[in-house]
Amino acid sequence: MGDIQPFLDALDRGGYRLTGPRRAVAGLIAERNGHFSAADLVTDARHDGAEVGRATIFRVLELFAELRVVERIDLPSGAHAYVGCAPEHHHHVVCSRCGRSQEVHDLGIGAIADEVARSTGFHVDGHRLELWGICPTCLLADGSGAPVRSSSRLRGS
Amino acid sequence: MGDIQPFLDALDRGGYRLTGPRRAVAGLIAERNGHFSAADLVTDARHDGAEVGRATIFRVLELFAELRVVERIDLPSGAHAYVGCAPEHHHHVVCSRCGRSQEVHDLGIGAIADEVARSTGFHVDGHRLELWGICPTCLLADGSGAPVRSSSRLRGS
DNA sequence: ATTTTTGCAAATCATTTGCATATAT
DNA sequence: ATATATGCAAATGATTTGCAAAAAT
Repeated sequence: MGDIQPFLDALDRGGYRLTGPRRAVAGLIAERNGHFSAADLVTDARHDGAEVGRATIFRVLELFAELRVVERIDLPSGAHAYVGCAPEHHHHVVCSRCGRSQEVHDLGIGAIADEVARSTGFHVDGHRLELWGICPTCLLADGSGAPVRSSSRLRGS
Repeated sequence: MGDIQPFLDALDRGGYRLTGPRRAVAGLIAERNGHFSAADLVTDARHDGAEVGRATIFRVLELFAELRVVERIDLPSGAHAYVGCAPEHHHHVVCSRCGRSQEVHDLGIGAIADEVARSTGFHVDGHRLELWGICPTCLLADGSGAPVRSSSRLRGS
């Protein structure tokens, strides 16, 4: 469903070779519309009959993260996961029920970072905001047993 | 140097038993003034001759996290780490050089979360802001290597 | 032709679990 | 006394690595 092009462009832009396995992983990511773990992709690949080894999946994921077309996030449970995304700086809201995620662009976090820098004396050079909740679709579907990927105790406000 | 009391209070408040190993782990955490990994504590314990098994350290850490006197954070490298802290909701700025961390209280993030909720339709029920940078001490010490006690691996970037 | 990538299997870490024993209430 | 907590060692899981073979430029 998603487009593979952004991934290919990123590889090209970074001067990396456009290989079969990389196309395959890009495809697997594009097929998903929520977060996923490296293990998920390994399973998907095996299922789709794609010829991609586990190690390669980890390597491609790392590469894509470096190219910013994939972001490594953390679920409320503390587990690691990834989401495909546009390469500009941004953050995500991820649904605790179905895993769907959506990008959210800077809404004043930069100002907060500045404020923190001023009040603590730190030279703040990076930040990450993770937001969790229930997506519109799940809110509608409500009680019905919608697919859940990982739910655990939620942290935060 | 840190105080053990807050940890003991938390245990009491939660109705958990005040055991030797728990005191020991609280002590190890209090001795640190930056983030640490579970493995760090295992090492510290062995070094200090404290009688605490690895499994227990993980269990106590999980318990403290649940009691909110410890927070599980993620380093820029993606590695998991913990920091001891006050039980109210807050966030941390962590120094990429020495690992020292400082709490920062809500500076308008709640408003941002509301804004995100309104614009995406998500029912936002949790968030976490992680800020990374260089702490005042390291800024002064600058290039010279005079950091605090180093925590496991602090892979750069 | 050369350099980069892959796959595999083995190696590393991190974290968890079962279960008998020890301990705090 | 009794429910909880601990230790150990083995079991899981996740991620990484060495290296020869395969593919992209």
